[in-house]
Amino acid sequence: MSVHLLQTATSVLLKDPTASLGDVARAAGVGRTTLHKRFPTRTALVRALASDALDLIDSVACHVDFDGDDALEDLMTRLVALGPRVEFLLRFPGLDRDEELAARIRAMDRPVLDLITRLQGTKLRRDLPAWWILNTLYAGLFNAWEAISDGRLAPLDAPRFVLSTVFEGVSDVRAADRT
Amino acid sequence: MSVHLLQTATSVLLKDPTASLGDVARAAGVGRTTLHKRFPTRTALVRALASDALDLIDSVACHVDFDGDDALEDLMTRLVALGPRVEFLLRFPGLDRDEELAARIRAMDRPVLDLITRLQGTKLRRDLPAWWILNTLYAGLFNAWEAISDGRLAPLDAPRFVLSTVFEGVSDVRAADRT
DNA sequence: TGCCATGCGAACATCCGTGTACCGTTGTGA
DNA sequence: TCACAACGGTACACGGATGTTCGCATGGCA
Repeated sequence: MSVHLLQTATSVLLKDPTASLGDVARAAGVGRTTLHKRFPTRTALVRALASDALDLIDSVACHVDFDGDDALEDLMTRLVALGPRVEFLLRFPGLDRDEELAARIRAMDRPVLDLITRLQGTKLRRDLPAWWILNTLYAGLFNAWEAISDGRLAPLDAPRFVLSTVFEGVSDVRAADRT
Repeated sequence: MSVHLLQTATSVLLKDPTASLGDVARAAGVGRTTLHKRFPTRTALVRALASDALDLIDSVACHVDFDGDDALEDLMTRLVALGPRVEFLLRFPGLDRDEELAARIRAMDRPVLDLITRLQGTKLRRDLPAWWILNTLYAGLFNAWEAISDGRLAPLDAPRFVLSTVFEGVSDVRAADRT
C-alpha cells in the first residue's frame, strides 16, 4: 500500500509538478497529516519518489546480462514495463539540482553507455555519438509511456513499438536503402 | 526586446515550471512590476508564451510545401531551428487544460498527420500508426533541443542528427537488414 | 475490557508567491 | 526648461500552500 502511495504521488506530480500536497494526499486516498508523517517536507517526498525510481531501475538492471548481444533489447523491454514510476525520474524538472540524485543517475547511465559503445562495434551505427543513441532510447521510452497513459498504446505492444522504431527508424526499408 | 523577454521566460519556466515571477523578471533583467504590466497574471504570461510558440510554428509551416516529397524533412529542419520557444509548447505541464490552446495544437498537428498518412504510401512504414510516427518525430526534436541546450550538439548538426536517427534508426544498416 | 498504534480531520501559525498602489528616476520631445 | 511616458523599486494586502499540534476514531492485541 505504500507502493500505491508512491505510484499515485508520482502520476499526480508528473501531470502537474505544481500540485499541492493536499492534492497528492487526496488522490492517494490518504490524509494530508499522514502524508506529512511519512514525508516531512515536499522535497523529501520528491526525493523519495526519485529514489524509488532509481531502486526500481537497479532491480531491473541487475537481471540484464550486459555482456549479451540482446542486452539493449532486454533492458529496454524491462524499462518499458516500469512505466511512470521511472518516467518521473527522467522528466521531473529540477531533479538534477540534487547532487546525490544526479550522481546516482550518472552512475546508472554509465554501464548503458559502455554497452552502447561496445555494440557500436557490431550492430549499432558508428556515426552517432553514444550519448545521442542513449538519449534516443530514452525518448522512445517517453513516447511509449505517454501513449500508454493516453490509452492509445497497449502495454504489451509497447516494447515492440519502441525497439522497432528506435532501431530501424520510421522509413520504409525499400525507400531507406536509396537515401 | 520583447522577444528577448519571451525567450528568457520560456527557458526559465521550462527549466523549472514552479519558478516565481520574480525569478522570471530577474532572469530577463526586468522589474517584476514591469512584467506585471505586460502580463497581468501568471497564466496570462504562460498563455502568451504558448501563443507565441504557436505563431512561430505557423510562420514556419506556411513556408513548407506539404505536397512535396521532402515536406517532412523540410518541416523538421525548420522546427529544430526554433528551439526552446517551441519546446515550451509541447513540454510545459498542464498546458492542454486551456481548451483554446489545446484546439490550436490539435489543428497544428492535423496537416502533419495527414502528411504522414500520405507518405505511408511511399517512404514511411505502414505497420506503425501515424500518431506514433508523429510522436517519434517530436521525440527527436526534444532530443535535439535538449542536447543543444546542454552544449553537446551543435545547432547546425541537429537537423541531420534528428532526421537520420528518426528515419533510419540507430541500427547499423548491415545488421538491420538481417533482423 | 483495557491498551496501544495508526490514521484522519480540524485548527493554527507561518511563509511565499501574487497582485496592486505609490513614488522616484530616466530619457525624450515640445 | 517643463511635461510626460516608461521603467524600476519599495511597500502592503491577500490567498494558498506548508508544517505542526491536538483530539478523535478505528482496529489489532494482551
